[in-house]
Amino acid sequence: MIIKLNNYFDIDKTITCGQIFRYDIEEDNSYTVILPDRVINIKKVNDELIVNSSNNNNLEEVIKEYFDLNRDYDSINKELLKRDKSLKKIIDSSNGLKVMNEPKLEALISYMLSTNNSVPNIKKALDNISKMFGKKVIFNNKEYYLFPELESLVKATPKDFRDAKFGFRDEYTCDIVHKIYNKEFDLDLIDNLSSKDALDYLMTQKGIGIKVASCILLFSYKRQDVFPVDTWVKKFMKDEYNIEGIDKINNFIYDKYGEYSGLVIQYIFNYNRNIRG
DNA sequence: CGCCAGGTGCGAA
DNA sequence: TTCGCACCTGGC
Repeated sequence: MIIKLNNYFDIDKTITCGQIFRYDIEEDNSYTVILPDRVINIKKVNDELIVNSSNNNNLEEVIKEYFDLNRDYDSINKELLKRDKSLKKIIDSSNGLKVMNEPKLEALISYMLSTNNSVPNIKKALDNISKMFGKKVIFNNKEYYLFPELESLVKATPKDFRDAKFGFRDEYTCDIVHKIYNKEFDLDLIDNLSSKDALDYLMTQKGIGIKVASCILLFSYKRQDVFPVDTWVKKFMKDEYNIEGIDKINNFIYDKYGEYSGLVIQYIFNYNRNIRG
C-alpha cells in the first residue's frame, strides 16, 4: 500500500530515536516494525510511504495513528520558534520527528525495562518475552512474535521474566501485569486523569519512577505536557543553560514550552544524541 | 577486571 | 526530605 504524506516525515529519526525498540533496519533501508496486531515493512520514497503488512485491516489509519501523522507539526514548530528563537538549531535538526502513539501495555513494560539498561538489552528482553508469550506471525518468510496480550502475559512467572533477561526488573514487571489483569491497576483509567495525577498513579507501582512514568504518558497517552528528563537532557540543560536538578529543569521547560514540552524534550534528545554525540 | 546503559527502591542521616 | 548505594545483564 502507498500512503501519501501531507507534511514532512523523517521516518529514520522517528523510528531510531529510542521511542520504540522492536524494529529492524533492512538491507534496502526499509524498516520492519512490530505493531500490536501486525508486522509491517515501511519505507519512505519522496512524499510517499510504501507499506507492506502481515495484516491489511485499516492499514492506512493504523499507520497514521502509530506514527502520529495526523498532527500538524509544522504549525507547532512555528509556534515554538515564535516562543523561543534559540530553538532554531534544535527544531531544524529534528524536522520531521514525530512522537509516536504506542500500545499501553507494551509501552509500560518497555520503559520499565529501560531503567539502568541499554537499548540492545531492552530490545532483546522484549523479543524474548514476546517469543515466549506472544503470537507468531510469518512475514516475508521470517518469524516474528507480536507483543503478548495481557491474558497471555499474565501466565508468565517471575522466573519467566528472568529467563527473558529482564534482570532485577522481573518481580516488578510480573507484579504489575498481574495487577492489571486483576483490575487492581487500570491502564485505561489513566486516560481520565490529569497529567499530574496520572504520573502519581503510575508511580505507585514499583519499578516506575518519574522518568518511566513520563515516557509512558508521552509515548502512549499523547500527554505532550509531560516529558522524560534523562541523562541526555540533564547534560544538555547543564551545558546550554547551566540548569541542574530535576525540579528546576521541569519548571524551566514547562514555563517555556507548556503543552509542547514533551515534543521539545524529544527534539532536544534527538539533537543532543545525534548532532552533539 | 571496571564501568556504564534514556533509573529506581531502599535505608541512613 | 535528601543522599548514597546496589542492582540483572551485556558490551567495551
